[in-house]
Amino acid sequence: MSESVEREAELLAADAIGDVIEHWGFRKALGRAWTMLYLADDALGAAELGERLAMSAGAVSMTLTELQRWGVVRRVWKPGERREFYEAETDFWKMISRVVHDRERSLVTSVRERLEQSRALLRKAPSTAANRARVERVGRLLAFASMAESVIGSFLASRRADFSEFSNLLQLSRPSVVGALRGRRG
Amino acid sequence: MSESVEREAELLAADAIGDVIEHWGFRKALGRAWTMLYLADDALGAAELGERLAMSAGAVSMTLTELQRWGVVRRVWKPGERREFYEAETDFWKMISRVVHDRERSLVTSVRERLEQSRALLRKAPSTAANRARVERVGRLLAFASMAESVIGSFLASRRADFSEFSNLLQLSRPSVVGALRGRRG
DNA sequence: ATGAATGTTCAGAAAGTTTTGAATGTTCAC
DNA sequence: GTGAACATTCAAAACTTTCTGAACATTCAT
Repeated sequence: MSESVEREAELLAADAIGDVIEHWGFRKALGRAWTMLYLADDALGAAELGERLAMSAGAVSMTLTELQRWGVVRRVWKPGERREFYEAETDFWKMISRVVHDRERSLVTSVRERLEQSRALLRKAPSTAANRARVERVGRLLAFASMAESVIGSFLASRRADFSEFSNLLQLSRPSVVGALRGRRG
Repeated sequence: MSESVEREAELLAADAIGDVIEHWGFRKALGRAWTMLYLADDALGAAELGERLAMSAGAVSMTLTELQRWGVVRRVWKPGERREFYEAETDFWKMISRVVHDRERSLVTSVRERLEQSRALLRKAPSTAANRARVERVGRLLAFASMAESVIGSFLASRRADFSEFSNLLQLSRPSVVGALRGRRG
């Protein structure tokens, strides 16, 4: 068991990143597998990855498929080797931007649409004081969704994982929007 | 059923925000309840909230307790009324900063600690090329966690929900850290 | 073609999460 | 003190997600 210190350290890191990934709404297995590949000496085969993470062959297969779908793990062919090997994408920006693009953006958009529907409904309702207040509050939620959308869009446009360019992009959140978000009960 | 347009619009918004909240790892019911209170004409009693959201009394009670624990819903007493009423916190910044503080920060810290443990283990292992590479990669994960910690800390220090001050705080992510994050396979 | 090595799929098992509703607790008017 | 009006708790049910493992598919060397 001379390799066991390496394995133990890798597992420790893999589980930590697994928790982060789970916290962000993905399966813990995705984070564990990515990290194990990231820390591996070289690209690993599915069986070896499964052994290191104590996952069944089925789980490994599904996990690798999903990681490839997210573009954060690549399949590599080794000359002379029959089986396939997998290696982790190591460019954090590539990974984060891709996930943000696919996941956050579409949700924010769908939410905005539903809030707009809600507001339209309220605008057709009798214009009581209560309903005018409702329209305004749905409007604040909408302003927040719009801001989130624009922050995400600008973040993606900034093409960096280090966040240092957030300054520029936040120019895009116009004062009107920004103001609306500070509201207290009307 | 003259109120039903209002109820329908509220439910539409509540479900949309419920999805956002679920996406961020909370129970959908929390988002639905907060939104329903936010859009309500006035503070609501538990029974009324349960009726509007079609939730059982038990679920309403647990949900309101949790929302209060997060500090995003307040209990209010109405003079002359026996039961308790609940109203939504309307200051988005207050809500977001509180949640970020309690939730994200502690996770990032615990993850950083585990990664440090992993690195310490690897440093004690035989100094092969593979192990030196492992130490370096765990180091990159750590740099990322540190940056996330500092971004979150600065975000909280900025005391605004509109993100416009992100510029200043990102000075805190020193170039060394920023550089390490752009790495490709070593 | 055959079979050994490997990857993939999917039905069912296991695990985890959320909700329900009946029992219990609390408060207040009388 | 009693009972009506609520709120809270918690065990069990319902639901959801994830994992397992056996069956199936594919690939390649011979």
